[in-house]
Amino acid sequence: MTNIQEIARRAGVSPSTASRALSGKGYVSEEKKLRVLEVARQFDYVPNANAVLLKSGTTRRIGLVAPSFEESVSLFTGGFVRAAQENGYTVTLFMTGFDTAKEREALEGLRRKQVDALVFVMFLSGLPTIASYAKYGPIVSWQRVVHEEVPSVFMDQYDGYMLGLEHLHARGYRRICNVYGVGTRLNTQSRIEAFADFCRKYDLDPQAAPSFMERGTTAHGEELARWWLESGRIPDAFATTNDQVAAGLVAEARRLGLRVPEDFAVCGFDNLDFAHLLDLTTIHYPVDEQAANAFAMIRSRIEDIELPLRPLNFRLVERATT
Amino acid sequence: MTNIQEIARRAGVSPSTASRALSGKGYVSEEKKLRVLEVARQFDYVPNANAVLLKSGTTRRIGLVAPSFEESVSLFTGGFVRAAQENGYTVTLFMTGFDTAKEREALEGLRRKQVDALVFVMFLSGLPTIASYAKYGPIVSWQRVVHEEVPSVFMDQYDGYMLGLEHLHARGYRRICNVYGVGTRLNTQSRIEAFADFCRKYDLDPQAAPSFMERGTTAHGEELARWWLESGRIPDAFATTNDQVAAGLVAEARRLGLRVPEDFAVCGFDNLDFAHLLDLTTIHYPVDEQAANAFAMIRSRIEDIELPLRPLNFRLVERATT
DNA sequence: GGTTGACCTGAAATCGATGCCATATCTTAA
DNA sequence: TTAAGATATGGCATCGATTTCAGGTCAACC
Repeated sequence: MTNIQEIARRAGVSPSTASRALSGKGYVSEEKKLRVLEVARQFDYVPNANAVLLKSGTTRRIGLVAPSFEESVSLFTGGFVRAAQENGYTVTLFMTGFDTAKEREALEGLRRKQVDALVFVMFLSGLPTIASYAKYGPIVSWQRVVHEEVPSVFMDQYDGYMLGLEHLHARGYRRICNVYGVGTRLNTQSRIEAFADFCRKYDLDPQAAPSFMERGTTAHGEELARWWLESGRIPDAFATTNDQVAAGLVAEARRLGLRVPEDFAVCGFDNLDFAHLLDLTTIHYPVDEQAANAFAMIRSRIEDIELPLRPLNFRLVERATT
Repeated sequence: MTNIQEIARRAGVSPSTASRALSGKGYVSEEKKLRVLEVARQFDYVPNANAVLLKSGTTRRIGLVAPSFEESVSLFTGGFVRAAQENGYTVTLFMTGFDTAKEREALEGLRRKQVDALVFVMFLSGLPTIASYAKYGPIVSWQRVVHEEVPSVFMDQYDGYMLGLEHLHARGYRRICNVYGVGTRLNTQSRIEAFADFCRKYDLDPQAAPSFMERGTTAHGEELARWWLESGRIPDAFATTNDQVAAGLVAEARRLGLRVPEDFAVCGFDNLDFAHLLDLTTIHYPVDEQAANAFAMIRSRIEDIELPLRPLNFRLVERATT
């Protein structure tokens, strides 16, 4: 309740002087400065954030939009929040739950200056819709997209996926089953390309084993293990879109009495915590650092400064499933 | 940039009338109302959130404070954000990373009205410190504490833990090793009590196997598996503080060639996603619903209304490790 | 015909902090 | 002695929306 006018009154100065004393900007005599500071301390004064924000026209707050906050998104969130806090920003969450209307609310939040910028872990509306809000503030996407106004902090999954394929090849596997993610994603396209190049390089038949495209869930992984048994045990290895699928695959295989990697090998993607628990060979995806890059990208646009992005690489994590 | 005065000017009315037209409160002639609405639409007007907030003195924003956002915290976060959004609130994250200074920043945020209320997943400072900020807005804790000003949405872990113990007993295990969490937590105290009562009930020796108190990590679980081998294989079952420990224990045991549950049984706690992957018997902890309750508690304090809390129960999830 | 109350409108105050501008004093240099 | 510059201070407008208040019209009712 104590505002700056009250502090000023009690210190016997004008609000302007009190403001200067408190902020340390402009001329104030040492004597009055001390008096104001003392009164402020005594009355436990803190400036009202909303008033400062209204005046400054900025919020130092960034909205993070995601369908949910589990698995790799929670890693991203953690990395992003850390980077933001280190630079005096706060992060507000918008959870869409795969609902376009909720996504729209986040965009409207940008428009009404609830937040200075938005970072999309993933979006559901069309890119044009998202981009049309870019005039209200910076928008950055994690999901890989190509658009002038909506930069993305993607890492080309080509390299990462190739790491896994090369590793499987080196281990002697030749009939690789690709478990891609959703087909419309650019990430998926990159992986398909990687596999094509891989087959060319080693002169392999791309059709030696079938491929799948589905949202990468544990349940799908489990299904794949059963499919392998029932459909003639054709693939000798699986390269998967993420660790969830790989984990489901490995777990169900073990339940069915199959042996990994003797019956078939599995290479995951992301290197989430549970990959270690299952001894899953996987590709480490530096989500944390990527989130920091996403923040740097946003900050450089808000503050109009150049900020370096950390170059990131995928890394093969060899464990027991290959 | 278009503000309400501009809309008013363009519609040929006063700002007051424009405000009334837009908010739908107070008297406005149908004709002017339509004119204002049309101009607003045409100029893509949205009210500036900060100005509204400054005027209303409230933010409809709640701060969520946690050391990190992984594992069960991400479940809590998701549940909390969902509940908040459904009621027109937004959630701002404060990540402490186990640093008291960061925690202080969150508390100061409450004081300067950056947020209307705070939810602590866990806190590091002393309870008196936390409570001293309660005068600036509602504070709710997930971690169980007993304090007039800082209510918590705890669930008595006594019941949950007992579920696990009873289950182990029914399966014939008699030398149970308790892997508690941090000893100072009330949750831990509840579990110790549960175990004492359990031993009394079945006339068991509480010292039949040793107990541990440590931060429940996967690494600690792995260590326990090795300890079991090296120290005489005394316990025939482990009841653990959370799924991380249990998972580490099971995974390392399997790596060491031990058989679970033949060599020893393991019962986890929380029922996180990966518990299913490892076929871990565990106690389901309804984190999601609890987060919703936490929100209801905060909301009832902010809006000064009575809101019912959903009664929640633990549930045994039998899988393959017992 | 006068009173009551519903309806309508705009001026101005308000929320709390900030910063420009005018004014004033004092020091230093030409 | 005067001009220029540094130092200090308060008044007032400003950010953008809301809300109170006062003033007004008009119809209905006794």
